[in-house]
Amino acid sequence: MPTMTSVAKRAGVAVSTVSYALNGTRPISEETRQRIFQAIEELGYKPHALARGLASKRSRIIALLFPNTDRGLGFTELEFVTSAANAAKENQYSLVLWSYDVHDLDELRQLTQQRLVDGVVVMEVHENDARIDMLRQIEFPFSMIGRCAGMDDLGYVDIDFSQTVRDAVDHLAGLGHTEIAFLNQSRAAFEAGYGPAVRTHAAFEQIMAERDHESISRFCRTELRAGYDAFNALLDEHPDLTAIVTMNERAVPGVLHAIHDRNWTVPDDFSLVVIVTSRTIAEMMIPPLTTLEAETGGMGRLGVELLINQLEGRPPEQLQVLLPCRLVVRHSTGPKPDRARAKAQARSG
Amino acid sequence: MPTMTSVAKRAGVAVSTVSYALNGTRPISEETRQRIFQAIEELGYKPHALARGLASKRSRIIALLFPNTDRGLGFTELEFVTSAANAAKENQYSLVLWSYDVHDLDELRQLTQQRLVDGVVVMEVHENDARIDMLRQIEFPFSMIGRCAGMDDLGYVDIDFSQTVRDAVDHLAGLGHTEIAFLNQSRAAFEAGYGPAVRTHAAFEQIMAERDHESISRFCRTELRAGYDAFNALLDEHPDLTAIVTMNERAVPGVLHAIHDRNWTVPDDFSLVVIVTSRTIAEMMIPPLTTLEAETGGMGRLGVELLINQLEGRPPEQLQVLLPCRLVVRHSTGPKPDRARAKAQARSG
DNA sequence: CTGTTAGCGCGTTCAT
DNA sequence: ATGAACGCGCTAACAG
Repeated sequence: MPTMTSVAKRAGVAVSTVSYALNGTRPISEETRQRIFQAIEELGYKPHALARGLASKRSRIIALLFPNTDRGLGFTELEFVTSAANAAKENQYSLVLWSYDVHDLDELRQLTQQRLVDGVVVMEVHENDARIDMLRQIEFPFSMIGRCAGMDDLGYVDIDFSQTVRDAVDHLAGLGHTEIAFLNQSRAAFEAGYGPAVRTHAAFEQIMAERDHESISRFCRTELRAGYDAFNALLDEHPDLTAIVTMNERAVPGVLHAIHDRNWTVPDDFSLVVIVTSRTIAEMMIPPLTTLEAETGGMGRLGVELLINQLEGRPPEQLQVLLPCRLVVRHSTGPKPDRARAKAQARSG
Repeated sequence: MPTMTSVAKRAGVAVSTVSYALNGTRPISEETRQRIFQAIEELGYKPHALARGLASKRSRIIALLFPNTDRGLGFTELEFVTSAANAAKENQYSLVLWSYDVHDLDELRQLTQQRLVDGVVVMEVHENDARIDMLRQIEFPFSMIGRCAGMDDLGYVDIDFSQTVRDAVDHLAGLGHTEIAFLNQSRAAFEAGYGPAVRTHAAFEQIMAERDHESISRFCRTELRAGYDAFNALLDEHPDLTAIVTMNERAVPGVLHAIHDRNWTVPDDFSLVVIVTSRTIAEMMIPPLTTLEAETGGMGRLGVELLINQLEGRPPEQLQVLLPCRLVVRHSTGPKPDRARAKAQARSG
């Protein structure tokens, strides 16, 4: 393997000159520059990443911290990951995937101490997040996907949940719906201060209050069966419900089944809008879902860029960015059904 | 930040002794061992990953190479990634995600030359894969998820496609189906030598030949609309078809729609089994799909373990492993329908 | 069993 | 505009 010394020899210059030529840290005469790069070319030289990192004290590696949850990552998260990897590469950084136990703060501390990575992008940030507190305290560079309390000076990228819920409700209201429920993620997530669950809940309450509607909402574990049960429970308590807004994509199939089992049809008898989800998911369902889609790709990318800007000492254009979701009307929402008429028809038919 | 030298000083020993104690490369008296670890504890020392890598010529970092396709990664791939990350960590390795343009061999060469990683796990290997050829030629350690031609001595983990297709057909045959078609992935993927597409196709042909049935198969792009069209084309040409086997999970919603648009019901009028997919996908559909599910988590894990064994000079238990898929009967398969009777009923009804 | 020391490959200060 | 030399933190001979 060619080293910098071999390049220097071949070009007839000192190693330091090669280094300067490579990093542009110092002016080099055009002539020697040529010779150096020619030697590099001929030898097929590539700087040794570790050596460079050791000397410069910057590894040009960043970590994407993702929680090693039992239920695994969702589809949405996958796009974070790939886009983050791409963004890192475009900035000549490598991205290591650091899955870890959320409760094990020590593991995170070790990551920061072994000096492998220059900074971390933290996913799934919670309202009061011990990890963030620690990172701040030891002054380790980081950016977040999600937000937490007291982060005025921290870089983050998140979804504009409030606006998203509003758009969902507006869409349904525009179709005449008034009895709308919000199907949240699990109570456990909510109580743990999981941002998306907390913010969507709050937003829904506020929006329904503004409209002088009753705010009906319910927690639901992120799985099919729970969705089925939650829907039935919701309709037992509120028979007039004609639409649901949810961010619980894993529960949706269950909801769909439950609707089906009532001999109802979506969207004729019930409307459903799923927020913060992806096209792939939406198109897999029958009928294809009306959604508010996050540009998740953008989030991973922004998270990484936020961190890298910080590492390079560049001031970011925006320290904190809230991404909107786009309404895509497919076939899970329709005009508010007239249940009374439908029943009468059924009786007479 | 504490360094090894500071630990040595505090423990009153030489740096090398600390190093040996840490790596177990040399016997250390219990007493000094104690002192050393105590000093480490007190100082909160953690070895500097880069320095260690530079000196030992082993970074303990491996890369997961995944193609940066336009359509993004599927659900199945996500589980690869997370399980790979976990497996790496359990072996004290870091996993960097290396997304790259499949056509750009040079990029891969650079990765290997910058000596950041000790080896790579290659995903989505093709029959004749230039990347593999290159890696072999430069003798860079790697393992594959998937297989390619001429790899008798290479480590890989793959799905047992042949058995999987057989299980799918057997299941349908057991329900009385005889007119069964295989809906493949895109012709482009097949012609590019994409292993799964090639092997499932071959397996299906062989199995149908064994059964003296006509082998009906069709390519289909991996998207909803293509699934819809493919199903209709298939039934135009073969009206007696009563079941489909497919590995094209993205096309499935289209197929389901097409069936629905004929006023047919799954599984009463048509059966569908989806192979090499995941529970999550299966449960998202209505009705929930009968599938052959791959243990994708296992694949990512095995891929990295294969590589790490190689790096550590351990002989692997198995160099090449073929993973079976598990049949999960849900509600997309049923007894072969009697179309003639159904039609007569419809006429008389 | 333990200490001394020479690298690993590159960045960077101090000369020139 | 260029060289020489030292140091980053650690591993691994070599030498007791």
